[in-house]
Amino acid sequence: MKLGRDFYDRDTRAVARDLLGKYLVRVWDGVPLAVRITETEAYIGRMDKACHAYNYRRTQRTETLFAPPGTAYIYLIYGMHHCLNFVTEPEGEPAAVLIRGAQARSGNGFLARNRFGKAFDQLSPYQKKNFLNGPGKLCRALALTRAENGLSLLGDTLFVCEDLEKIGLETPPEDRVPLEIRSGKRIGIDYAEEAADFLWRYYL
DNA sequence: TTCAGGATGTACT
DNA sequence: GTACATCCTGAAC
Repeated sequence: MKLGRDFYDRDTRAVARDLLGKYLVRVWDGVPLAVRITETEAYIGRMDKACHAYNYRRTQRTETLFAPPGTAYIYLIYGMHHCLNFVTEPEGEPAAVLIRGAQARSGNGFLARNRFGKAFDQLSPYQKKNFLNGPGKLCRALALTRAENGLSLLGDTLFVCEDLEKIGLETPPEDRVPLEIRSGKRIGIDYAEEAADFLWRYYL
């Protein structure tokens, strides 16, 4: 059950919350890489100084934020890392959910290769613990760059689904327990004045 | 486990 | 020219 346009065409904070526990699937080199989303943040241009498209600011970079809901917005940050977002709300409303963290569920070998250049079994405990707990790390592991900016999440190469059966896998029992959703201030946006205090970060 | 410092390129003023 | 929705390393504890 791939999430459709309607899922993304809602209030951004609701989408951010509802993405927790769901599976992000990236078909890379013919192989499905699947991760369970554990941390998200909402960004809403019409009212949020932390959003790249605050006050409907429209530039070459923010153009993707004005795309239809269910579009991937990927940008380069700090000169060397990429961040993956899902565009939300009706087309023309610049808003998105940043995917900040996840847990590996399938394709561990490829994820580890992309991220550290070695096999998953060769990773140190420290590397495993900090495998996908950051937006840049996630993009690195999933091989997502600006080349994928603007990609539709309704297609077959990058999408979100509720269970792993969709890609021929079993959903682990530990993923079936009720979600404990928390919220807090968003990370790394101290410059955003009053918006820095919005509790728009959601995590398990 | 925590912390400081550096890497790196682009978007925007 | 400045800031940035980050990550890694190495040193200190």
